Amino acid sequence: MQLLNIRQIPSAAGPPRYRLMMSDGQHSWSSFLLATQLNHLPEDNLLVPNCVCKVKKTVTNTLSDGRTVVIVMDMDVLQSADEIGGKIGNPTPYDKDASPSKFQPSPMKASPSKFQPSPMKGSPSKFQPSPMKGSPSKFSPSKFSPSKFSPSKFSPSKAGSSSPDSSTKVISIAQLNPYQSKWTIRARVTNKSSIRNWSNSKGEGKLFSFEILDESGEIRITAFNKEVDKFYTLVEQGKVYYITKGTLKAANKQYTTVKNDYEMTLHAHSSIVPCDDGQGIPAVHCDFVPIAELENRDKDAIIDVIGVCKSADDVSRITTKTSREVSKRALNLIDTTGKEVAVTLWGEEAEKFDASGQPVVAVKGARLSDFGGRSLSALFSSTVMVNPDIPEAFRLRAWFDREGYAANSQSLTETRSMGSGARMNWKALSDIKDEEMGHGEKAEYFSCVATVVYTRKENCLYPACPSADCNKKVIDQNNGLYRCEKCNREYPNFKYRLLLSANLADFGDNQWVTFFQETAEVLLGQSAETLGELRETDEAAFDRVFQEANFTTHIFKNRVKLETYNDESRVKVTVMEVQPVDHRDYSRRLLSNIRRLAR
DNA sequence: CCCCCCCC
Repeated sequence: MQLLNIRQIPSAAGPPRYRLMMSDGQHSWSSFLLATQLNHLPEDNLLVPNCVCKVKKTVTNTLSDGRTVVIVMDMDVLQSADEIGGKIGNPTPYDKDASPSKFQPSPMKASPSKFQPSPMKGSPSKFQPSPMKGSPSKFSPSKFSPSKFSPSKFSPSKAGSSSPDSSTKVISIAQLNPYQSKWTIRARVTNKSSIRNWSNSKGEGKLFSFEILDESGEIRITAFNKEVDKFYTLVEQGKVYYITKGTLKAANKQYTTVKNDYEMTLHAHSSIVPCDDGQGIPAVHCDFVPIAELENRDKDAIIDVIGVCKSADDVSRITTKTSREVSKRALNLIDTTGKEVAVTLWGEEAEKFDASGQPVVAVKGARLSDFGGRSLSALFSSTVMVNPDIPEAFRLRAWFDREGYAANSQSLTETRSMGSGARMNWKALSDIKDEEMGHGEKAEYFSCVATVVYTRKENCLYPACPSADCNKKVIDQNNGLYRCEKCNREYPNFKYRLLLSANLADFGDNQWVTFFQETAEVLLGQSAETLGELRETDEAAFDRVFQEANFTTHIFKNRVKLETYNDESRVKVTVMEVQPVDHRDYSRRLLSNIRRLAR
């Protein structure tokens, strides 16, 4: 169609609304309204009179006075106004009463009253195709038989304040839009949140949200305050409901992974009615990734996983970076690949989880983390299902009870309690030379158990730039100021940083290594700041710190790399982590060495 | 009208 005219209509609130006069070359008609998500078209001067458009999606509303408005939901501008240069043909104003045949190709659509069948009346015509589309709805009566909306199963008396006359056609989730309010959808609850309270400058309140699914798509629904009281217990995960009179608004994609441009808010007149017959409404679909396969997936991937909960941590409380307290609990899931992975649950989900009986646990939409190698975290958008009623769960149960329970499985997730043993690259210090470690292009990492035999306390502290992320050594200007060459600034103060050389020894060799700030603080058991103070005020105490660190034994995780300065190469070993030795780490390391010697 | 996805 060709756009003949466009004007902004007065609107009290919200974004501007544009009314369009369109022409098909024979007729013109001015009761088109642009959906607000297309406002960029006129605002970018793309939709200007004379341009030719492909109208791709519309909805038709009949106003209370009987007038018809067509809302343009999606359109492309095919040819610009400049390209066209003028009005095409000589269209006359369209009068729908004068030429009914034009827009009513099918006898099905003969009378407007038939377009608004009520489910209570058992009318077969559930889905009203848009007249502008001129094509039948993809929802054929055969697919959605009237019996599924039988009066006995959908009682108007339950539908809030709505009278049978205002009852609405059952449409699919994909057809929901902010421009039509008389509809009913029938969908399954796939994810229900707990009740959450909020308090901010705009006020406070409570809310919960849930996601629903039908064969056409999904949408998120939120209930606030009174609607929480009204609907929270009614809405159950996995069940099918008729829902009417929610308010549609554009979804903020920033906050949701639900695939819908809109989201729904419930209000005083909304109704949610259980539907006993969920036939034809899909259940939650999961694409389970075998646990062993998680090793090959990218960090932050959102995946579905299922496994037997072989063990679970006790629930614990942690404090987040933003000082919020939250409960967490990690589960260890195992599947038939023989691999395990840790999955962390949060909040109420962590508190209420019952690991007794080693249930099958499925998590839809967990996020893959690289913590401890590979681990998973449940998100607010995740669905955790305990002993779900699905074939995968039955298979896993049978496998675990028959043989899986005894499997000598390995976890993809290293934890503190296992001493990070599974994927440690244990070495003896002599291996550094024997295996020419770090001679390749990339640095190598290894772990060892070793004893500190010497620490070079001289020059272990240096005055560093006091600005937050700059650790550059400052130059004493001898006038009370310290100059940082990196920041190109002078400061009245500095902070102490540690750069400690030490010699480590084990049963076969010794090795000079470097500890930077954090690892040196762990080794010495003192902060750089304290050490700086001690050195200035109490040299004996300063010396004692080093004496106490001497001849202590730890697990050291190290980085090794061959470095070359002016034709001279030497292997540089940097300590990345200092950990206490426990007997399991020690045995593991011994075993690793024994196996290696046996080869 | 919320919008938090965290911790080791």
